[in-house]
Amino acid sequence: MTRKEAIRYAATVLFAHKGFQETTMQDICKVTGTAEGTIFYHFKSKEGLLMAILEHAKTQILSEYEAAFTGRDFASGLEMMEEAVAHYFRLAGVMEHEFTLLQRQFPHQLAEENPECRSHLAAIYSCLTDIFERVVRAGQADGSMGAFPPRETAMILFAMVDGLLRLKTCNLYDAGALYDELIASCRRMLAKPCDGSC
Amino acid sequence: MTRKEAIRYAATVLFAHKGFQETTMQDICKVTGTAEGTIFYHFKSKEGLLMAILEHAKTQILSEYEAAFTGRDFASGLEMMEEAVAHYFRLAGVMEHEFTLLQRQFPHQLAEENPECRSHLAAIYSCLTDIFERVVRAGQADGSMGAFPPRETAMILFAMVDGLLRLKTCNLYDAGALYDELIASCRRMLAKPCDGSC
DNA sequence: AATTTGACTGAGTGCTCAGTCGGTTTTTCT
DNA sequence: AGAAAAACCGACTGAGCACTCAGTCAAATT
Repeated sequence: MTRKEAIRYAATVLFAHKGFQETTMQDICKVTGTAEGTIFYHFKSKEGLLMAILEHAKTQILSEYEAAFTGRDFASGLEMMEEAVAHYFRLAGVMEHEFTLLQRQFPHQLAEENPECRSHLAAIYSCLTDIFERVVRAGQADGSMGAFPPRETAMILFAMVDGLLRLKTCNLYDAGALYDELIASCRRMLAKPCDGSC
Repeated sequence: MTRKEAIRYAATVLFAHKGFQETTMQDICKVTGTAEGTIFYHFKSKEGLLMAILEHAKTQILSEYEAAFTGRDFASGLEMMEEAVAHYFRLAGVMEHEFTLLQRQFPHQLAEENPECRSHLAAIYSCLTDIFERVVRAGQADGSMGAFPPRETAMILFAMVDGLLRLKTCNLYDAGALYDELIASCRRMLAKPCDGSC
């Protein structure tokens, strides 16, 4: 790991857990054992450092999803849904700090005035939500899911999974403990309703 | 509205939308038209001001839920669920700034070291989640809902509604546009599954 | 009328922090 | 080996910040 990568990684962890404003450049120095000047040699400013983090997260998330969903086929839309949720949880574990950072408001706030930031976030979120939309469309195509509006249903799915992870971030509940129940809930929510004969 | 209330209100709006660290005492002065000393006359510190905001939010949320759910009875658990979700959305509209503030991490972070803060947040969140748990238990009692674990199901419901509101906070999607679809999804998720004859 | 009290003021204080800069070390190239 | 380039260092700077304090003013009390 190069010095630059070490700095970016340390900043990711600190920004995610302490916040952007709340983290000082000296904090990052202490963790990485570098001098302050070194950080500014590699990144043009504190905000530039955050941009590098977001860009890296974007690249990683997009390629992870690429790897997990291209060229694969699933027994049914419901199976694909299960895989999409599982993959979300898996990613949130592997890229723990990046996901925690994305759950904070400061990136979204910065996005309002910084087009580069806006573009990174948009790429990440459309990747995450598009998968759920594809899931719903696939389920409807193979008849395993009811005829619900795909985009809206996808957003609700996304809100569910993301909301659950937020419970963990805020120390309100252990998201992992709800995983099985979440999958079961999603299945009931999405499955084609029976035809009324019962 | 007294001077003190005006300061608390202005701080609520600013903390919610700019963040705690990101808001300066001078920002609050500008909005309220007071001198800096005045704020410290009414509140012992910036953190004390945040505590006052949380205490006020707690009181308001608890009494709103009290008013909405005590002494009422519902046609079925599913109806009660609908009312619980509707009430959550209604509250999030009426107390917009307080809810936005609660969606930020700084209160949860402060809660880790400040017992007063922890107690306010715990009161607010148990109020919000307990309602959903009561909903599930009521639905199971009257036979309108399946035999799902009440606490876990309540947490998933909560994550859904809260996650949806977060989409709005982060400018990702208009939560209101998903309201009808959310209710329908929750009904499918919670309704007793048919007996297999179809 | 005199005194006390509570609300309010804003210049001042000491500290923290992002970012700079002149200089040193390490690496790479010839 | 010597020169050039890249990486690194850390004391310094100037701006911004939470909080203080000595004092003003108006209403309430005696």
